[in-house]
Amino acid sequence: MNFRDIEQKWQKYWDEHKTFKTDVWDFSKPKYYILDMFPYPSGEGLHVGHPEGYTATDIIARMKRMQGYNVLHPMGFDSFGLPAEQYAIKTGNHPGEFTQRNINNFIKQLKMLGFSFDWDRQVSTCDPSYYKWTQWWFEELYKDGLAKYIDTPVDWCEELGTVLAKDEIVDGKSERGGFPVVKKNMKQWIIETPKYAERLLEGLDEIDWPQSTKEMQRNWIGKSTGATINFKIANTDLSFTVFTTRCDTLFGLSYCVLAPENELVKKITTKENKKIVEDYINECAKKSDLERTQLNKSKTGVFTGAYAINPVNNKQVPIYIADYVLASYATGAVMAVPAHDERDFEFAKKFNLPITPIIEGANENEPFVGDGKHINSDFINGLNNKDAISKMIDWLEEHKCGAKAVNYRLRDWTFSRQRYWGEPFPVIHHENGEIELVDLKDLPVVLPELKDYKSKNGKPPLENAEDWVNVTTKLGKGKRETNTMPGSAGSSWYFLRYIDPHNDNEMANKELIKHWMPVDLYLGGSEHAVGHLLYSRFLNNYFYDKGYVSCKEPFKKLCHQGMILGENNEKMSKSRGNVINPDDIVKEFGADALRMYEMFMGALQDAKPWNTKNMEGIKRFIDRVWRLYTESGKIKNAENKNLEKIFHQTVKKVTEDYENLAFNTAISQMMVFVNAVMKEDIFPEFYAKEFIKLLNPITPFITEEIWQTVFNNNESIAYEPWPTYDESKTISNTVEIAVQINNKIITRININADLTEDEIKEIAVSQEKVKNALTNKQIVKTIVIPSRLINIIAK
RNA sequence: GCCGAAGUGGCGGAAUAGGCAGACGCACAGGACUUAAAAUCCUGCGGUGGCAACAUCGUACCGGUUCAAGUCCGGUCUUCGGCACCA
Repeated sequence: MNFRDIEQKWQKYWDEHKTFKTDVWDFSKPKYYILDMFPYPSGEGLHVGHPEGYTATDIIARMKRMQGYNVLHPMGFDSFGLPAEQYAIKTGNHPGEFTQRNINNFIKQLKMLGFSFDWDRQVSTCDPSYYKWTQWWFEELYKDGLAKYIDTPVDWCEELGTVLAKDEIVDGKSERGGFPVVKKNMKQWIIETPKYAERLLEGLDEIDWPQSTKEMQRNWIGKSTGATINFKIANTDLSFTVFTTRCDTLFGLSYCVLAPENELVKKITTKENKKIVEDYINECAKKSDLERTQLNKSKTGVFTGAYAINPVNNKQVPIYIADYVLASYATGAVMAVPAHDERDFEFAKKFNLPITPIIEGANENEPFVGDGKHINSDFINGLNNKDAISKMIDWLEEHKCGAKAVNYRLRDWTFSRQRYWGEPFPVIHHENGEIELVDLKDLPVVLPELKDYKSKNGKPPLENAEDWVNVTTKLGKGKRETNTMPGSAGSSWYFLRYIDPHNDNEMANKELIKHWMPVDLYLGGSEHAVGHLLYSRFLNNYFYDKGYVSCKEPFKKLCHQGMILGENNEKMSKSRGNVINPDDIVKEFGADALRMYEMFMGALQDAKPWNTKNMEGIKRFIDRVWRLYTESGKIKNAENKNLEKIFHQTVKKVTEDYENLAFNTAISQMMVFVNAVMKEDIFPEFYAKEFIKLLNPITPFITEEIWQTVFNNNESIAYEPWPTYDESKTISNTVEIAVQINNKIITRININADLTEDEIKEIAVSQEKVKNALTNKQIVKTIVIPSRLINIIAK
C-alpha cells in the first residue's frame, strides 16, 4: 500500500469537492457544533499535542455527519501575539507577513492530517475584518460602563515592556519568558468582569465541564460571604470599613490593619509615626509580587499612631499598616483577631499585641479557627460560629455600623498592552480628558504599518506612528489610544464568528447564533482553565444580556486533552531533546497511523508518553486491515453466522466509546473484530462495508480509498449512514459463567443465558468438581449473578 | 498549607452499576514460511513453586464493610496539576 499517494489523493479530493463545507442555514437536520481551541500559529508549526485534540474532535465530527447531523467544525488562528512582534523588531518586516506564513504552514499541516474542517469559515484574530468586531464589542462594553479607563496599580513586566493580566503571571513572573513582574500605577483600560462574578459562578452548575476546571474557576472567582464593619477612628471624624467572614469574633478584636496603599493612611498617621510609616510604604512599593509572597513567613508592619473604636464595646485598638493586607481585595483593611486567625496571630506575637480567645477551648498559644461556643462576647455568648455570625450581623445592621456582605477575589480584566501586534482601540483621547469612540461605520481602526516596531522611552510602539496617532475629529484635535488589546480579546468570542465569518454588518447573524450556540463540545488544553475560558464565559453572558446571543453559557461540554510526553516520560522540549515532530511521523507512517496512534495511547484526558514502537504496532494494524480488504479474498456476498455477534458488539461498543471520547477502547474493540475476521474464511460484504464506516473517523484516508476502490463507490464515505446494531444480537444465547465455592473458582460452565437462578444452581451443583468439593459440606447460601458467576457458600 | 486528579505486569493501558484482574497493543520467547533475512502467520507470556494438573501470592501502603473490593468507607505515603497572606 502506498499511503502517501492515497493520502494526497484524498486531501485533494476533499479540498476540491469541499466535502466538509457546512451550510449553516440548513436547519432541517439537528445541529452539532464541535470546536477545538484555535492555535497560535507559531513558527515551529504543529507539535504532536495539536493532532491529539484535533483528531478527537474530528472523529466526533465525522461520526455526527454520518449520523445525520449538520456539523459545524471550524478552525482558525489566534494570530496576535508577541513572537510576530519580536520578529518584526528583528527584521523590520511587518509582523503580519510572518504570521501569514505561519498560518499557511499550519493549514498545510492540518490538511495533511485529514481534519474535516470547513476551511471557508477560517477566522484569524489579526484580520481587520475580524477585529472590527472585537473593537465593536469593546465599544459596547464602554457604553455600558463595563470598560473603563482608569489610573490603577497594574502588574508591569519591564522585560516585555507591557502590563499583564493576573492569568498571565505565574509565580510572580510573566507566563511568557519568566520575567519579573512589579506593581506600577498606570492609566489602563480595564473591563469590570467582577460585576459578573455571581453569574459566572452560578453558570458553572449548568455546564458539563471537568470537575477540576469548574473548581479552578470557582477558586479564581473566590466568593466569600461575611460582613462589612465600620470603625470610627478615635479623636477624629474619620472612619474606615473592613470586610470579614468572622464578624462573630469582634469581641476578640486586638488591632486593625490597613494596606500600605490605603489612602486613609496618610490622614490618620500621627506626627510621631509619620517617618516610619512613610519609610514602610516606600519599602513595600519597591517589593515585587514575588518578594512579597515569598517572604510570607515573617510578617512586617508599623503602627500609625491612630486608634479605632470597636463598635460592640467602644474599646480602642491600635491601627497598623502591614503588607499582609492587600489593597486589591475588599476594602484593603482588616480587623485582627489573633486568637482566631493564623495571620493575625503571627502578627500579634511579633508585635506583642493582646490575644483574646472568645471561643470555648481556645488558648493564647495557638490560633483556633474552628467552630465552638462563644465566650466573653456579651450578646453572642453560648452560640456556635454560624449563629453568632448571623446574630452579629443583625446587631451591626441595627446599629448602623455594618452589614452583611459578599466579596469576590476576581479582579478586573486588564485590557491594555503596551505592544504593537494586537487590536488597536477604537478610541481617541482629547486634551480635556474626553474619550471619543470611533463610529461603527469607521471601524475597523486598522493597525498602521511602522518603520520601527521597537518601543521608545517606555512608550508603546504605536506612538511611533505620528500620522496615525494625531487626528482631528468633530470634537477637535485628539490622539488615538496607542495601547493595544490583549491576546485574550480576540480569542474570547471567535466561536461566535465561525458561525457567520463573512458578515460585514454584525459580529454574526442573530438567527444563526440562536440556532448554532452553544458549542456542543469544546476541546482544548487545561492551561486555559481560568484565562480564556473565563473571559469567554464573561463575554457570552454579557452578549446574552444585550440580546446578541440566546444562551448564557457558550460551551455546553468541555474536555481537556492530556499532554503527550516524550519517550522518557518527561515533558517534550527542545532542551530535553525528546521532541517528536508530527511531520516526520506522517512521512514515515502516514497521517492515518498518527491519528490512530494518538487515539490509542491512552485516555484522551490523561498525560501519556510517546512510544514509537507502539506507533509501529498501529501501522501494522492498518496494514492488516488494508490486506484484509484488498488481498485476502475473504470478502464475499455471503453470510457468516460466526461473525454476527461480534459484529453487533463492535458497532455498539465503537459507537458508544466514540460518544464518550473513549477512543482507545474503541480501537481495541476494532482490533478484536479484525482478529476474529482473520480466523474466518468468509467476511460478509455487508459487515465489511459497515466496519469501514466505523473505522473512517479515525483513519479517513485509507477508508475512503477502500470505500472507493474495493466497494466501487463514486461518492465520499463522509455522509454514508452510520452503522446500526441489534442489541439482541450482541448477546449470545449461551454464556460461560464461573462457579465459585467459598469465593474460589472451582470450574466454569457453559449455560443458556436465560436460565433462572434455580436452574443455574442445579447445573452448578451437578458438576463433578463441584460435587467433590462439596463432599461433607452443607450449602449455607448461594449467590447468582446472571451471565457472570455463581458463588456457593458451604460449611 | 488549601483545592483537584491519579497510583494496576517488563512497558502503554483495559475492567458500565462491587461479580472470573490484566482486554487491546508493545516488548520478549518458541515455532511455521524462506537458501537466508525482512515481512507475514501460529503459540506462549503477572510473581513464586511444580514436568504437569494445580497450588499460592498479587491492583501504592495499613485497616474496615461485604458471600465478593482495583472499584465502597477510614487512615497513611507518593506523583502530577492548580491556588497560595483573599481577612
